[in-house]
Amino acid sequence: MDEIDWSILTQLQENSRQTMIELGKKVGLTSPSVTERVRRLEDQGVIKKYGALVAPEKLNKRVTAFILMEPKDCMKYVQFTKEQPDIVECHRIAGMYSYLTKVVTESVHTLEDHINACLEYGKPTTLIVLSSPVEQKAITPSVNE
Amino acid sequence: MDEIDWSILTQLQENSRQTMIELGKKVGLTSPSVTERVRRLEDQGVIKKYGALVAPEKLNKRVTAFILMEPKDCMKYVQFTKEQPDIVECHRIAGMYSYLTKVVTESVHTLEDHINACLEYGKPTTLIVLSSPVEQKAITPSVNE
DNA sequence: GATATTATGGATGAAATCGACTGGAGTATT
DNA sequence: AATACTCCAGTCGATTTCATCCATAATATC
Repeated sequence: MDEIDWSILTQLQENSRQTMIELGKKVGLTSPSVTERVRRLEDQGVIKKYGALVAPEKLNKRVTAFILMEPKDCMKYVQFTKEQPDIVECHRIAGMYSYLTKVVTESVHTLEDHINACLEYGKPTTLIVLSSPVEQKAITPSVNE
Repeated sequence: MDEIDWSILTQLQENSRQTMIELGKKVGLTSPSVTERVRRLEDQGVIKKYGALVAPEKLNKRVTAFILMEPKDCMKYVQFTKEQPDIVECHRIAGMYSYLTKVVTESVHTLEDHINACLEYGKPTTLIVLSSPVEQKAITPSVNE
């Protein structure tokens, strides 16, 4: 992991669909060299996957919410989150509550359905997202490296 | 937006670095047709960007946390979240608190520094992430479409 | 049935990939 | 300390694969 690798990572977080030639120009290498470095970053698991970021509101998903949960049975709740298509993230947390779950759904109606479904597993506290001033910032190197 | 577009979206959320030929085989179209559909999805803003998902723990970022904030001055706090490199998401929320912010940082020490920095803007409540059973599920069509 | 939209096929240009080669850093040998 | 050896990362050039463009065909719409 040198600063060229960081430069590659930053670039790919911003745009994963760019040619190795473009990427090479930005980081000062030829395309085979960049390809080799990217391959190593993938093998090391530094790059986990390449994905497309979509706009939920253009796909009839107009409500995003975070749900804080205190489930009675953690295993069953985790299973539930994996099966629910509207749940896009689920984090086990320390502090107040045990889980923080992100839901992207059609409307407040479907959100209510979702919350009702949650009630079987515990006590949900719902935080509806109004806007997202910071959506997906790239991970950058810490100052000392 | 027909089911072929949805199929394309699902595929690209899973892997944005695949050739239009591969994608075409999966959705039953030739590569120029797929390219045209992808171009339209991009133009419509359905696809916002293509990114690489990285593993923070392999980049010396071993602590992830969500911070619930009740800032005194919202504008100043939003500005702060945009400038802080460790903040990767920030959502304005309804319900308890006004903001939910995601932080990816080196250690509990740097998290503490971050929390101290937050104190200038309001009262932070920190939820440290222990694990993420669901990391980044793809957005899929609602049942009625 | 006319028209607009979307898909296909083939040709062209660009990018990815592979192998051979080069240069430099580090290490061992004398 | 100088020389030679090894290893690693990069470059270059050739080949294969892919993206793009355009003309044409198929499909859907009214």
